[in-house]
Amino acid sequence: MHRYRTHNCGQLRKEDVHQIVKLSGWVHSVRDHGGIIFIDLRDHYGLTQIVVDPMQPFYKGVEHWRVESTICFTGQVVDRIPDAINPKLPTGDIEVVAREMETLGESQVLPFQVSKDEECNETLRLEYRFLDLRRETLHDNIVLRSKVISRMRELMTGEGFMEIQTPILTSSSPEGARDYLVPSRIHPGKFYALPQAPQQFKQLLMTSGFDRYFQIAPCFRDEDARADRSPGEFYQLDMEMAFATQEDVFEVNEKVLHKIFTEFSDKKVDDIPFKRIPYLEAMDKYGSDKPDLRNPLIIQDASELFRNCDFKAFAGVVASGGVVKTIAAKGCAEKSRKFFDDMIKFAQSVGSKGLGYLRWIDGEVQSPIAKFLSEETMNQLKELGGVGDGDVMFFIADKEKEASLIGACVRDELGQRLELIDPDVFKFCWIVDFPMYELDDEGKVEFSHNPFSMPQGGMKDIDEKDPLDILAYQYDIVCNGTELSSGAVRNHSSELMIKAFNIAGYDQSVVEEKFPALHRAFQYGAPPHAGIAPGVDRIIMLLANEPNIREVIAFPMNQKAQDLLMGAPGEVEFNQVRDLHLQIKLPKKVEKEAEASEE
RNA sequence: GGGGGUGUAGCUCAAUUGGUUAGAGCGCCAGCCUGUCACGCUGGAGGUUGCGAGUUCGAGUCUCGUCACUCUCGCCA
Repeated sequence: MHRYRTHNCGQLRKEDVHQIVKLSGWVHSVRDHGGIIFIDLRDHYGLTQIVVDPMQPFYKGVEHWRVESTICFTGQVVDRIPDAINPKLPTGDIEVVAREMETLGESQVLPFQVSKDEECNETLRLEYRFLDLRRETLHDNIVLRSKVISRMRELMTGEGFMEIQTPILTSSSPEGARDYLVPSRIHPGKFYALPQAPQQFKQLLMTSGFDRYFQIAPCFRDEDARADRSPGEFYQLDMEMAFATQEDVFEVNEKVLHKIFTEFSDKKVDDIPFKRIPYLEAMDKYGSDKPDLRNPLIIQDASELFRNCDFKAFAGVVASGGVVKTIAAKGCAEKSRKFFDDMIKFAQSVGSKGLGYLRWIDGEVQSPIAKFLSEETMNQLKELGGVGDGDVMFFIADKEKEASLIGACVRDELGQRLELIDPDVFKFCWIVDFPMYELDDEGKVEFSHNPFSMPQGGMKDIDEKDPLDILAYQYDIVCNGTELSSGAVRNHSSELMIKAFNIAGYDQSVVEEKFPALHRAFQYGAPPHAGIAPGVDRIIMLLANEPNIREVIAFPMNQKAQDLLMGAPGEVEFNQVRDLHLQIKLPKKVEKEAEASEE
């Protein structure tokens, strides 16, 4: 007989009755009836009920076993009496009558309950992550993650992609997020950087003749956390394809993502091909480049209708170059005064000066602003919004950019408050035709997305067009309002790359110094190539229906990028710092705190 | 760095307008209980109300500061 077990805790069935078996697992719960004790023994696979008879010599010990201790039982599988069958458990037809037991690992009193799914503060959960991971929800999330990643590998391999590892210690890249740096011992004063993504490596793999590359790639970015953004590190299903167009990338990703989302969720997934929305249209209709298409509301421009109206607040905004955006919401005209007041408050909380609205009730328009609008304007508005009795139009007047942003927030809020969002679907779209350049705060032209993207008109556009009008073969894939990934057809010509950088104000020497590998590689026959890198953590989040990314990561850091279980980041020995030729100079505030704690 | 929220027993939460000895469920400890499966019953222990000031006859409650966590803006090619 095996040292620890002949079966796992989710395995035994009616057919196994009369067998002598050995099970090991955690004490999930103990039900002590004085003359008989029931123990639910749990492992990764399930629960089995162990029955302990008072005649057994170890009976007295059983009373004192704490939940979550690990125990090994040997005993006989028996049928449960009909009344005691538990249909909730796969093993509920049988139980194991204990003959021998051995304590494998005793547990102290728990900081929080493992067997019960009650809320618990995050700090404690992270400090005792190994206990939290035993709990059903989190355990299942990690299992799901493993299965999804395994399936991704299968599907990608099936599509002819090869998984290739790229370095974790590499060089710092000038653009993008803050790097995590690793000081070099051998080269004083020099640093490695952890890759923000294997971007340049995968492009180099293309120039190395590997036709289709993928990797479940760790990415490191030293930026602040969000609910859907884990600090420090995250994973991408990174991929790149040689001699490929934008459509080729879409086709592969639609195939893979549609399969993953269909196989690992009960929600209805959009048919492929997914909808494609040009960036400018997305900004117009949704005020966002990651619209939640479950929300049927759209934003429309009503500026012209207000340009000459008597409502000076709106006319004034239009006259000074601003816009009036409107959202038509059907069937909510009869909502309470509080509903509309709350919407105004919400709009103000996201930076709006106000939120106008018109309600059509019993053929009448009810609104504080109605008296300023002519009947003609009113009719034009009705036509624009496609509204009638029982409907409402909301209005935001502001500068273009602000109105767009506020419109997006109001659209989301209305979608939620009016319960327009179907929780049982996954709505996908591609956002395409991103602009290559945009103006920064100082009015300077800069890359709006990724400096490695191919301008759509190639050299001709770069030479002739206003930089702000140049579109890039740059795309995002969005699911239910979550940006899963960005990708692009890459610029594979070093000549074109230098010109593209020139427009953003960078000299040829910048390209040569900062991107020496690509610059060199592209001079020796680079294949046209394109790729994308869907965020694995976010995909799992959507599949697991979790609002927070920490719920799908086994050992996440907290919001301040600390690992409370391992104690990272932590101090190191003086010798280690010295070997790296570093000196530590603490900010004044931290220094004072250190002194205070010494006293 | 800015803004919002939270902080009361090991855990989750309650505590009226500022008013007696800060309560409940789970957990823990002791006892009872032979068919439970969130077992049940009886009893018990457990609190610097995050920390520090202030206002007040009186502060969990109000004010200021501070710390921690979280959400968010900035940031995330």
